[in-house]
Amino acid sequence: MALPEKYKSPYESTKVEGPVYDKELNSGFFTPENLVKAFPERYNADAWTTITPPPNANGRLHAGHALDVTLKDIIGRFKRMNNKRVLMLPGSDHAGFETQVVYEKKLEKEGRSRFGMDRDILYKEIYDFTIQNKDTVAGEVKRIGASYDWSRDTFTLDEKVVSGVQDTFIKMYNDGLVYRSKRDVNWCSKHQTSLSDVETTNKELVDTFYTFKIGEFLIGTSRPETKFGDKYIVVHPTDPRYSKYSHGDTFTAEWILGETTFTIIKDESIDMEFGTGAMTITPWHSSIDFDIAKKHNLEMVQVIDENGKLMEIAGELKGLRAITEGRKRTVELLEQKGLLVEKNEKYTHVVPVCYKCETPIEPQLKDQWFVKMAPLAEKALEASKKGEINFVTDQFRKTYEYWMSNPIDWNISRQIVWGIRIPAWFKNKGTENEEYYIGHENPGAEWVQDIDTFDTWFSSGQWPVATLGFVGGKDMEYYPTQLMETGRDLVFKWVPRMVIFGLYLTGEVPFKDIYLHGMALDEKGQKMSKSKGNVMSPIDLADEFGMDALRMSLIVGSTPGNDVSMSKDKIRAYKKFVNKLWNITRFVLENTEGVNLDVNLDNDKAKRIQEVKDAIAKHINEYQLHLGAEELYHYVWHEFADVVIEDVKKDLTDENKALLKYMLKEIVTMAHPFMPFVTEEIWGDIRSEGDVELLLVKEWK
RNA sequence: GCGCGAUUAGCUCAGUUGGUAGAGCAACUCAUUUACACUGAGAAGGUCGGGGGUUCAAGUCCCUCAUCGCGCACCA
Repeated sequence: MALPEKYKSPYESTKVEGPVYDKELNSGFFTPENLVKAFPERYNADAWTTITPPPNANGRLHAGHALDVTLKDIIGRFKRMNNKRVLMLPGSDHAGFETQVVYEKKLEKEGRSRFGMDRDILYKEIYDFTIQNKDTVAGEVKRIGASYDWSRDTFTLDEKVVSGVQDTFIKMYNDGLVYRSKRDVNWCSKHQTSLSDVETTNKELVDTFYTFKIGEFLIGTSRPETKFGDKYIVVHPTDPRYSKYSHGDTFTAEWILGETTFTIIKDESIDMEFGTGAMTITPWHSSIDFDIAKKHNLEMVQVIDENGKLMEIAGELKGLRAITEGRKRTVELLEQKGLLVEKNEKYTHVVPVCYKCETPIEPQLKDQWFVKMAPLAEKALEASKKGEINFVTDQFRKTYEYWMSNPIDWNISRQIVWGIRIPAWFKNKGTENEEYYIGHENPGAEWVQDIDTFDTWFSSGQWPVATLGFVGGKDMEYYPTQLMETGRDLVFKWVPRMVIFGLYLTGEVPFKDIYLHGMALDEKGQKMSKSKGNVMSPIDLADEFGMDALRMSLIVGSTPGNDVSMSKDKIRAYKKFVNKLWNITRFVLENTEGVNLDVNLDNDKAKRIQEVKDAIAKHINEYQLHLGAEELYHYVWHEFADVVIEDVKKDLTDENKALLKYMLKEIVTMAHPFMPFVTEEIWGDIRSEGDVELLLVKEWK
């Protein structure tokens, strides 16, 4: 066979990648059952499964996804070549709140708003938007080379997932692990929904800290505007300064709106060291205050409405935006009355804000569904302590265990349309005779379904079970899976929830190994963000340098759990490497035409390449992909190209030619997990009769 | 405040049971059409953040300090 024309010019990734992926995909070997069918002797034993974290179906892929997919795909391809019945299961997440926020921005641009829109119409619009993006995202994941089983592609809003997730809710309710309660929740006044603790973030603010006088008490606060309803003074039971008061004593004093009766409450949660050791409480708008109020059975009054505005109770200040104008006017009122004692304008504190819009969280008392976390977290903690979970990146075990040791009941109700409906039905909702019923079906004409949807993590937490068909499902033979590889930012958002649901539904931890990768940063080590303009699209980079080069650049020099800096220089370096391999192939093809000798493997060169392959295998098995990739790079370039070829060149005997060809086959074999496209392409030109058609399923050995 | 990570060549980073420092990029000197210029050969470049300890031996283990980054919790 003459040298194929394509080798006479440098490697052109754009011509190769699409067809190679199609060839692999169409072979059906991304589906494990087909491996068994084609090679029963190799694939009838162990399965190796990873459930891939579903990218949000609301935009394009970013560099972090490329790292995510590459890591998994390298391991998966390696395991497949090592005769594991590999199942890498892809999917997409409707990403409830996230997507709704994205869609709201789109609506805003169009001069529309979700408020007042018909629920079904809004849902349908977001659904169409998501489905469209979902396909774009899947297409981009494929470009990275993901050898995922797309026949099992799952969407969190697939009917079977939805009903399974609802089943779990019903089961948990029946087991006493879900309850309805009126409690302080994190309320975002912009997005008009409650949020879980992981959906808020902290923002440092420099505010003014005020000290006011109530009778003889000095009360410090950074939130005067919440003080309209305050009528309790809380002190520590053993505080000598207030020993003359007993719990329950009352007194009257001048306050914002006039003479007010205050009651003394003694509670141990007070820090005597802070300020004057006395505070007033606002139970409706502070969960700490709420806890105190609940304990002592105190009145709770709403001061700020769902839009963040002062309510009737604020008198003439009604309707003002609480934290801005409301605060200013409240202070003025108190100052006029001579009750303002001190202003510290440089008070630095941290306030929780909505992680999407940074609107300060205004706690509100709301009736919501909660998951009782303590019993679930206890088991998830135990699983880690007992070593049932192997953290490849062990530094995250502590974070995980800390989280599981300090569980907070989880609010799973969201006041948004985009999500899975909660299977709860109400009669006489909002009245004193309110009743609810938990179940899939509407129990009667006078009942209406809860309009809230589940927190997205309630469904994605069940992902490993959901994708495999839930308990009794046809794919549950793949459960528990081998690997969960995801971003380190999900160490407490997602990972513990999967463990919790996995244990709850099946009694088994859903995965054996957890590998948490770092974030993909720009070349200066900064986070990529649209506002900084330093976002690198993996697709654009692949168009410029080739996906194999991008994959290599993401792996080399990137250690598990640590962030990786991306730079075009680095990717360019591996583009050269890919081309080097291309030229090696050209040389071998040009010089080994018609040679068909058995190779004598009893020589240093053949032994050495086996040694390298074993080393790479060891590194991959230990999840040290960066070491494997580096080993590969150095062997191919600085040993095989620089030494072996130069050496053999001088003495091109038939034996040497056969050896060269053998070695190149070994090289593409061990390079394939890292660089699937170029290696698969080369394989098509160097494989002999009797070799498998696709490198994808070549035995590693 | 608590936790985690980082600090190694100009830049970005490797360095897996402790055994006299490595890569890519950049810069330098040669080679000049070679399978490959998306090249080859060579040289240069670091008291491994500071201090202390363990050890025959420390980039590596322990303690401590400093700086940077990330996460969590917070106090009315």
